[in-house]
Amino acid sequence: MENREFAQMLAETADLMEIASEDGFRIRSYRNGASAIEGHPERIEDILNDPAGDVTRISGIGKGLSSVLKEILRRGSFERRDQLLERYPPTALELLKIQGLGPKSIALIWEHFRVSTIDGLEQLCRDHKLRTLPRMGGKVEERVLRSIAQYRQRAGRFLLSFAEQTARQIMAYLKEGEGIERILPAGSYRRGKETVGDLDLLLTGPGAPGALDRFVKYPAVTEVLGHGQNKASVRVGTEGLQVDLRALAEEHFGAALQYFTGSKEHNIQLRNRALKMGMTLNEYGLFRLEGNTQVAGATEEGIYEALDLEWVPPEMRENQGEIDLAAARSLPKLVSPGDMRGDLHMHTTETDGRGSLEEMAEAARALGYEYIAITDHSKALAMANGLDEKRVVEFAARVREVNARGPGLHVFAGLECDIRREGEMDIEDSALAELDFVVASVHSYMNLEPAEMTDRLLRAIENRHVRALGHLTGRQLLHRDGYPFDFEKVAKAAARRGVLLEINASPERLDIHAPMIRLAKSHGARFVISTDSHHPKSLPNMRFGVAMARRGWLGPGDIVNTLPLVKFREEIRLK
DNA sequence: GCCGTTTTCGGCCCGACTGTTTTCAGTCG
Repeated sequence: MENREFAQMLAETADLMEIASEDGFRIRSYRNGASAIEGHPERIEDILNDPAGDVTRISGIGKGLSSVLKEILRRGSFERRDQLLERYPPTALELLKIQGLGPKSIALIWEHFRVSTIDGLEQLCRDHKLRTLPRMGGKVEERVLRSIAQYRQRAGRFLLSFAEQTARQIMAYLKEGEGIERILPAGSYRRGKETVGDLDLLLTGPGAPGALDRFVKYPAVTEVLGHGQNKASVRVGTEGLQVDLRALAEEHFGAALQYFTGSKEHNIQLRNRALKMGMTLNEYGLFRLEGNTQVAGATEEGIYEALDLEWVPPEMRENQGEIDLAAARSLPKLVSPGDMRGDLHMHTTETDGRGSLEEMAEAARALGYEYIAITDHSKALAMANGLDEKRVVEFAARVREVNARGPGLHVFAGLECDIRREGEMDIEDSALAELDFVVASVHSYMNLEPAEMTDRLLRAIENRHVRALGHLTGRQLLHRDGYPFDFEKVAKAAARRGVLLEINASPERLDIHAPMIRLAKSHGARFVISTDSHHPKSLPNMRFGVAMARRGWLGPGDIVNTLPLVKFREEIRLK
């Protein structure tokens, strides 16, 4: 059993406890325990099976949760969870994902109407029955209906990071089999899309038939959707991500990789081009129309070459003009993870991070970075224990002390400063002036009129201490859309003022996204890719931000934190 | 339920908004 599964069971139970109005602190302990387990480097199962092991050594796991974990390992559930599931159906958990509907309302709806499904809830709203409950009215019904519509749009999609984790685990499992030569992911995951609908894996080698048999027996498989000679399809985990595995002959591998990587629109253009050149392209290869002889197919590069194109990086294959550039041999050289030399947005235990200043610096050093900026929250984020002016200055001094001790990389003193409702900074200029790197971000009042939000952001850019705009649209993938505003206007102003646009690499955000990046670049904007890490383990999330930058066609020259330290300082005018 | 101690129990991030009320519960971040 994987740590993620233990963690999920605790988190789910916490949700049920919330619906049951249990003690809030106990609920929080379950949630803390879940996140401690998820972030723990060793396997919980191994610790539990080791006679000398002791899970209570993990901070956040005490006696109670320790015995809960043992029970989960033994029989796949535990008593409190079973009891709660007798009271509330598991579908009630899904209702928590409806924005604006919380545990109290869910319990109330269940007790009055015995409704615990999204469809049932929708019907209650349409029949105007929700308003018969205390503190519910017409506006609540409307809002719930809107939230349901949004939720349905997102259902069945998964975060890029989740797809990656699943892909890596399954590929590692399959590689243990005999006679596997190559196994690669294709599809929207390979294109680095921020969310994916399903996962496509391609495999070649003499052991391919056996690999398909092995695949459908993968322990996390919950449903086998199909299992033939060349392809098997399964659902994995409680989340139900669909994974397709295709076994291919070596001579078709490149063609299949190209075909299944997509995008569909990119492939249509490619096939048209092939036809014009007297060839046809399909998942088996590129063939001459006359005589049906194979021109290419073993490698992707061979296919693009035979079509007189440069090989197009998967992240660019969205039919946004990349084929013309490839024909002109003028594709941009994209940034890659190895180009990154620093990370300029992260949190520590000083506010809501889970790693100390020193731990974050050490983790960044271990990644080979030359510099980082510590950017904890400002006071408007009271729940995150945000810094006021006094603490900003004191903490900056501490950061500089740590830096002076030579931690193996340069540590800049920064701040993620909240942008207040009217666009003013949450911290006085005199305190901001003490800092090296101020990221300005919106965390509140996200429902302003677009024009108001635009003005707010424009005003933030005017502050001379602001170096970057953090997670600019405020979106949270699969959770909520970004707030509307005039992005082009803001990007232009940022370019003019030399304020960097952050590409937030947190897998839940990936903000800003490709179309915005390209638009901003066309106006001369420059960028920084940062992880917004709240834990040392999150620093490697940089790769997701890099994927987003690649989808936005950025090269290392567009991104300031690819610069060596000396150049970086010059670039952002730091001493 | 966890933690840390004052070593056996008290503290645990909390302010703001919304829609419903007529003083506040529920939700969010």
